Amino acid sequence: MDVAAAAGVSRQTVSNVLNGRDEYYSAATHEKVTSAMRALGYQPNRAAQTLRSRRTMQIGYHIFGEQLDRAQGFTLHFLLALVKAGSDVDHQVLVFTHHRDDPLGVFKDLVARHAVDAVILSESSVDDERARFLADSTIPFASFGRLSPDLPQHWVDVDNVAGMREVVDVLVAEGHQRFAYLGTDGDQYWKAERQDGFLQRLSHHGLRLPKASLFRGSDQDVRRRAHRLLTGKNPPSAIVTGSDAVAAVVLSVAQSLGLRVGSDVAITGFDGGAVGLVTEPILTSARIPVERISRELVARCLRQVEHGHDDEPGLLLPTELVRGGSA
Amino acid sequence: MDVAAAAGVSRQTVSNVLNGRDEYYSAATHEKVTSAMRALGYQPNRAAQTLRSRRTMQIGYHIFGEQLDRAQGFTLHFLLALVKAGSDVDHQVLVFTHHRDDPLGVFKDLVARHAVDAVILSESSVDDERARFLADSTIPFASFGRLSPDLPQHWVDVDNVAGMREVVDVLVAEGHQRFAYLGTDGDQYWKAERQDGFLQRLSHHGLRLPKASLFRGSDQDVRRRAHRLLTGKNPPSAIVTGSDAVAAVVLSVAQSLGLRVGSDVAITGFDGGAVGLVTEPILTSARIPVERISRELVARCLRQVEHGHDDEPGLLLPTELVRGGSA
DNA sequence: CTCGTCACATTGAACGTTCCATGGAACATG
DNA sequence: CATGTTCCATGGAACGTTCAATGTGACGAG
Repeated sequence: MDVAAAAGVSRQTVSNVLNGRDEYYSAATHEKVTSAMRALGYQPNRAAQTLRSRRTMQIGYHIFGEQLDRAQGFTLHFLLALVKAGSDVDHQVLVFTHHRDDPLGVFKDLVARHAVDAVILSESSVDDERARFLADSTIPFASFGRLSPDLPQHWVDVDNVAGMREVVDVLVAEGHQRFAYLGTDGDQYWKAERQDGFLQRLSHHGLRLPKASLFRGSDQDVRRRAHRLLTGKNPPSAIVTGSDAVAAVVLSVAQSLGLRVGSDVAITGFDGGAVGLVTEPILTSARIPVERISRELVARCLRQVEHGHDDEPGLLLPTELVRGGSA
Repeated sequence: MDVAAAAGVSRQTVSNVLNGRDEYYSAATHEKVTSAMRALGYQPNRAAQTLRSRRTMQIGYHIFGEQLDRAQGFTLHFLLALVKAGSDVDHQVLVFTHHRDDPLGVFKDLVARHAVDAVILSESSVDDERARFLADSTIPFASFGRLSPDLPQHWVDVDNVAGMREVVDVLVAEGHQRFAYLGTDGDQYWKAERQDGFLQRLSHHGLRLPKASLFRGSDQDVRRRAHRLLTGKNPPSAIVTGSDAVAAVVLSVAQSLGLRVGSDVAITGFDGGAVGLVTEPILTSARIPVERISRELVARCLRQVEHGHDDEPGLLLPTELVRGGSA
């Protein structure tokens, strides 16, 4: 360490300054050391720090390699937030996928080799295989998505029901009476929750939903259904959807029919990824607070790393209503 | 190293086996060591390896934090390929973004601190600020996207013109005569290339394009234009687009009008990300070979790391025509 | 028998940091 | 004046691997 020499102090003092152990050095020494660091453009060597302190300052983020769906836009949106949240606490994000033959091995490897301090999961199912494995291995982790009660509650999620409640309330306040709900198929719990949240709130307002006005399916099926609904007699005045991607599809259908979205018909999304921001009008949507979620996930990981455990319960965060021009 | 003890050999011998320096050990020793490693579940410590060998076995991937466009789907598609390409050569991918105040500092930091061996860029402009900086800093890097001739030619890209040629040829072979081209606005060179490639090939076939049938704009403007074209008199029988995302928009418009895509009208995309695979019918598209590109990018980085330089010229790869049902 | 060579294996040092125990000066306490 | 206490600073050791140099036994050649 030539910084030590340049500042005329010992290695250890430099280390102390670097790690902010301020009870161990005077203000004068601090100044000497920092200015020497600046002058030499000194950057501590990560590998050496990691080797000695057993902290990599890196967090792993697992992505599935098979995803072929529309959710990709949102996944990148989330990843970006994660990278920023990590960098705020001086951590970096290592992205990894599993191997076909040994889906879980990578996780153990990564930590055994001291490549990451903790792992973050997303697109988790309630009874997540990865989470179960990590919990058994005592590898620190946190999940974007609820976990079964018999698993450690290292998760953060959005309150889909509350989000839908807010969406419906806004639409009802604007005078809408005839609703429809469209979403993508699949048995993920959050898809069901969004639909259920919608239905619950609708009946709370004493409104009823025609059978044909509730549908989940592929993009194309949704498109067809939207077309049928909007061209049928007594069309819905508000179409609530389960995600921004679906809303974008519906929006396109409505506009193709010459409807002015926002006045002729209201359309709402859910998630607030990039998709809804490039439409015209911008989508009204229940935005998933990815920044906050990322921060909380990282915090959960770091607490486990530092204390060996984390007793914080799972965290359900509210969505933020984005009022675009589509409703 | 207790593996050494278990196998009854020295540290160095274990290290030699690990690094495959087979001229330094016998087959019998190899067997003893590997079985001891298996028995103990030994994983070499990355930090220690990095510290000593000065190789992190990690590659940085820079993403812009501001991207709000449709390209997100493709970006994740590419990232995934990159992660896999890296893992094939035992490297991991570290994702990072820049800070607002010092956009370039991160790059130097990352390497100075020995967090990554090299950096991969994407969404590069020809005269890329980041590439210029990295070239000056002698930090190994490679770019997905062409670089100016006065920069080191560490890039891989797709041949947009050739890709469009193939698309047009297929459509012409199927008997299409009335074409239209739709794309997104923006001054990226590849957007211009795809359009130009289309026009060139069209005139090669002696076909002409009505003025209104060539348009680039926002998603909504594209939607409107597609609608106008398809409902006008003498509508195009084939709509070529500059990306799968645009094609998806056009497809939706066509289907809303009750047209059967593939028979009534042909629609083609460009890039082959996930978007085109979830449509119905699947998009016919010039697929960008992300796997190959990733592999080449990683290879370019590793050559620079190992030899200190890489004289391989830039590489222009052909697209792969995916024949979906949309044309 | 001596020497050189080859194939394999070992040992000491080093990578750059932090942990741990200790040192010394200044200052208060009994 | 001896003793403790506080504040700041130091030096030796260690983290787990690879580098560089050296050792050893077998075998063949002179």
